[in-house]
Amino acid sequence: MALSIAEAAAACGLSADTLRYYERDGLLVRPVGRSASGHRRYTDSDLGWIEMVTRLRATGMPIRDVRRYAALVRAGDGNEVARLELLQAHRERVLADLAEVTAHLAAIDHKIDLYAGRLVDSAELTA
Amino acid sequence: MALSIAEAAAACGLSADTLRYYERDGLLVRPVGRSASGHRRYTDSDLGWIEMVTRLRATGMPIRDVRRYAALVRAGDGNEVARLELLQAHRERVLADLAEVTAHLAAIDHKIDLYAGRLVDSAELTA
DNA sequence: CAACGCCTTCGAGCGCGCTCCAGGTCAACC
DNA sequence: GGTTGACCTGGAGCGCGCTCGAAGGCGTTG
Repeated sequence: MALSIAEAAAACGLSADTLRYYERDGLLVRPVGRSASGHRRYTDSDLGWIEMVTRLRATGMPIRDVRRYAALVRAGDGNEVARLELLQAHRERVLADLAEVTAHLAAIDHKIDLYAGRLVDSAELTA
Repeated sequence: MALSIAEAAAACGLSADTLRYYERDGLLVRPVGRSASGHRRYTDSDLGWIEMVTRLRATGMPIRDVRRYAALVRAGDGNEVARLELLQAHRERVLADLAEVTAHLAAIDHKIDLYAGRLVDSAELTA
C-alpha cells in the first residue's frame, strides 16, 4: 500500500533524486510520510498528486508555478478560484504552444517533402 | 538588402547575442559576411537559414542536432539522404511530443472541469 | 560479526541555452 | 576635435531542472 522511494520512482517514471528534490522544493502538498526507520513511504494519494505534478511539468509548467499551485492546494478550501485561474492560464499557454509547434512542424514537413521529392526525381533519372 | 545584426535580430525575433552565439557555435551554414568595418551583414539567404534554425529550435531540436544538420548542408550535395533522415527523425519526435502533451492537457482539462463545476455548484447553492 | 543494500541529508556539480560584461574599434554628428 | 552609439571579441555568469557524491544509519543475510 505504501511504497519505498525506489518503488514510487519506478511507478511514476521519475528518479528517486527527483522525488526528493520535488519534496524539498515544495512541489508536494505535504511532506511524504516516514517509516519507523525514517524512510519515505508513498501513499496512493502521494502518487496521485505526483502524477498531476508530472502532467503539469510535461506540459511545460515551470517548477515555480507548480510550487504555487501546490501552495494553494496546501492552503485548503477557499482558494478554488485561484487554482482554477492558474490552471486555465496554463491551459492557454499550452494551447498556444501546441499551435506554434504545429505551425513550425508544417514548415519542416514541407522541407522534408522537398528533399523526398528531389530524391525520388534523382532515383528516376538514375533508373 | 543586407541587414546589420540589430536589424537581423529584429527581423527574426532573436537577440543580437543569440545570433552571434549561433554563428560561433556552428549553427549557420557559413559565417555571416562582413562590411568594410568588420560589422556583420545579413543577406536574405542568411535570414532564410536562420528561420529554419528557429523552426527546428522552436520544435525542440537541441542545439547540437541543429549543428549536425548545418554541417550536412555546409558539406554540400551528396548527403541529402542523411539530411532527410535527420529531419524525419526530428519529425517523429515532435509528433510523439505533441501527442504526449495533448494527452496530458486532456487530463488537466478534466481537472479544470472539476473545479469549474464545483464552483458553479457552490454558486447555485449560494444564490 | 561483517558485509550488503537501501535509505537518509547536505551540498556541490552539470548540461543546456542563452545573456551579459569589459574593453576596444570605427563612423557619424555637433 | 570630442562625444555618442553601434558594433566587435573573448570570456564569464546565470536560471533551470535535475543529478550526483560523500558520509552515515539501519536491518537483514551469509
